[in-house]
Amino acid sequence: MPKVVPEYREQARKKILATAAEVFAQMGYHEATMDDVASRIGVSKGALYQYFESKDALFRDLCLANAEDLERSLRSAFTDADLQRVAEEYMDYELERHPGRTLLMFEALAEAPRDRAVQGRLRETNAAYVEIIKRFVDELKGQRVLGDEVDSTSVARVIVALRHGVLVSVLQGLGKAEAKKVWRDGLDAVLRGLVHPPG
Amino acid sequence: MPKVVPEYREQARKKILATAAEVFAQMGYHEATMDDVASRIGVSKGALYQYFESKDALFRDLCLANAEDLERSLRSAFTDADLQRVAEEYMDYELERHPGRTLLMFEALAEAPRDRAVQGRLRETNAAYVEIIKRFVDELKGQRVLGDEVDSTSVARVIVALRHGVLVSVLQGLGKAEAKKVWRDGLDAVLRGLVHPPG
Amino acid sequence: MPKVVPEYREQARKKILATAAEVFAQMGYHEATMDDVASRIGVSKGALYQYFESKDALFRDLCLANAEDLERSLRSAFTDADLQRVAEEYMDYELERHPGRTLLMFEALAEAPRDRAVQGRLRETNAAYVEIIKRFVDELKGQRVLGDEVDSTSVARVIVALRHGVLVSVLQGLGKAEAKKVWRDGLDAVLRGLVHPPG
Amino acid sequence: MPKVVPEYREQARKKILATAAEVFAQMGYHEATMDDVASRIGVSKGALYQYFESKDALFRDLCLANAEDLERSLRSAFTDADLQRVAEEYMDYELERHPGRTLLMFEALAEAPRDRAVQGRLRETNAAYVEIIKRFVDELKGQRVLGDEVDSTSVARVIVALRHGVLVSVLQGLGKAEAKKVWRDGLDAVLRGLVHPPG
DNA sequence: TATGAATGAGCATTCATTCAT
DNA sequence: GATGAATGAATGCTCATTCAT
Repeated sequence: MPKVVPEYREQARKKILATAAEVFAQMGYHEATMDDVASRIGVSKGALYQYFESKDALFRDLCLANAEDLERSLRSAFTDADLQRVAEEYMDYELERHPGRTLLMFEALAEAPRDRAVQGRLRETNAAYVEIIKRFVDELKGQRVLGDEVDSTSVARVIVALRHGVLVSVLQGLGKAEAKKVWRDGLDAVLRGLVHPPG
Repeated sequence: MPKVVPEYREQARKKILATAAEVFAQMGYHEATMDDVASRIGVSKGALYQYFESKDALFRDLCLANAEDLERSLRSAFTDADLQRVAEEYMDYELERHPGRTLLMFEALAEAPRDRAVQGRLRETNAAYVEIIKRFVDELKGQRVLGDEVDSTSVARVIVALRHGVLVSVLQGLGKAEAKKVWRDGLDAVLRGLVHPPG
Repeated sequence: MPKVVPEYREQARKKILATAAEVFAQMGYHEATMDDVASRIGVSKGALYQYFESKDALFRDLCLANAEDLERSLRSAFTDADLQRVAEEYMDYELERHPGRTLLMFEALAEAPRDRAVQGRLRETNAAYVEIIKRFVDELKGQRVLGDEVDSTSVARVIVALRHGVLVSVLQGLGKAEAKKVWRDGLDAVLRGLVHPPG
Repeated sequence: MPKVVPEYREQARKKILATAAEVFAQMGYHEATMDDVASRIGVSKGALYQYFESKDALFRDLCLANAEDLERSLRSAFTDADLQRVAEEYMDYELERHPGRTLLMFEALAEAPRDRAVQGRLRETNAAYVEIIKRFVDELKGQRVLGDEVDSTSVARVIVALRHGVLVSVLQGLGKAEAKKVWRDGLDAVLRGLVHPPG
């Protein structure tokens, strides 16, 4: 890590956050030690405390960053008009490129009931997910792909739940190919049941 | 805890398992100490070790028992003919009566990638879930509620994923009422998209 | 273990002592648990406490019995007139038949400085050894094999020390054959340097 | 304990080793706790673990260091030409100045059968002892003090065994003065039986 | 700022011993 | 007498956190 630069602190923080994400995802938050994180960066344990108050704070910040990241990727994914394609690409991304991130989400989830900050952020994140999907659904409504009577928030919540559930299924051992099919089928059902309702 | 009874050991084991489930669900596996579990029962720490080799083993056995329990309640719920009603009652049960159990599931989920036994059991459990729902769907097909072309395994997987996702949503702060609606809507979509197949 | 017999207690004690000797010799006093001893006999842990006040007391009694045993075998060995032959047979016995016993002696030795009773017994035992050998040497003097000027106590002490040292050497990895040679050579030196003093 | 010095770690290790030697010798390896060692140094328990992986590792390293130490003092003692004098001074040193060391040797001896590393080192140490004495005996042969037919390895082994045995005798309660006499007599016998062979 | 030695509270685990049956 | 469940004190070890350099 170079020194003296002004934005150096921010760089260092990010480096730590990124490494901690790796380490916590691989070893688990409780199993991983501050030393594990530090030595992976090639830095002394004490250095971490110059950027984060505690292991807990590091984890919290990590969850926040992770949530923002997730939110961002969701947001950038759901911009196109073709929900099916968009959703599929999104799940590809989620499953192939960031396996550890899901795990981290569950570490956080397990911690949440005992950590207000994480809890709050989780709630916000989930709301943001729903909002993103909702906007997408609204757009589809605007394009007359979906009927006006569709409750876009409800649909969005189902889709978000489906997303969570698929990821859980993968953690429980469902193969990635099958997981993608579940995701596809689920979306399909939700949309087929909504698109051009019979009559 | 009385003594000398032959099935006493089994009783004691169950008592410990039940208490540990409470304690771990409330405090979290890592935060809870063996002392917490022991004193909640009103027993000395050492006593626990006569029934479980280690805290880890206790947790593992707990996860297994929990999984069996979950499987059992799912199985006993999905016997009636009316999936909608059945599913709703099941989710009521899941959300109202056993809040800690869900948490425990996520503790286990977070631990799973580092514990083969838990991992294996999780996989089996998930497969069992799918199987239970699948049989239900097959029955609906037999009753001509669903068409023959429906892939019951796929449908079952979607429903199971939906269940997981709803529970995750709740952990993320979604209200129970909303969660139930998500579950209802999701099932509805899956079945509406399947029932009365167009034509 | 049969019951009701009057000398039963004594039998039981002996059984425990014998088993404890085995177990302690194999596993070491500190590593071995009362359970190890009990289950080797096929008896419950609690039963041991009907015969011995504590693990420590058991060990102490064991050391005493062991010392007596050692003394007895030494005594029965050193009766013949041929010291060389007698000594050799004795070492054979010591090395071949009772390897664990030596170990036990060192467990005791290590414990001795902190246990008066063991310490006392060790001292007595050593004195007894010296006495036995001394009597033997005196006999040889009576037979004019050794000169009158020989200090039989000193000789006896050297021989006893040699015995100890040979056993230590074996524990340190010296082969049994070599150990026997050391014993033979040592005795030889002691006697050659004493028998028929030059002139 | 000062800091930042480069060889500081080595110093600290030595300090711990030295203190542990004292504590283990006084209290016994099993009785002594890591806290005992730490607080004797005036350091926290945790500090010890920065230098030694475990109590066991500490003991092992201690045995090795002790063995080296013993070897060194033996080596530096047996350099002069007068074996009798040299041996006597050596035993003085052994008995007067390092009483705990002998004890430690027996702790190790009792542990050896269950610890390969200690076992190996013990074997090596014994071999080294024999080698040192052997060289000495060879020198005496070169000086025509001993005849060529003398098997110096055998003689060395006897002397080493005698050394061990004398120390055991002391642990068993033999007075130091008597012990020295045994050592002197034993050596005397070995040499008188070898020096100037009759004829 | 970075370092890493030291801290010290915390916890899992063991096991000799007890005692109700 | 025997049993073995329960006890509870003891202890090895970990690791987040601090702080002198």
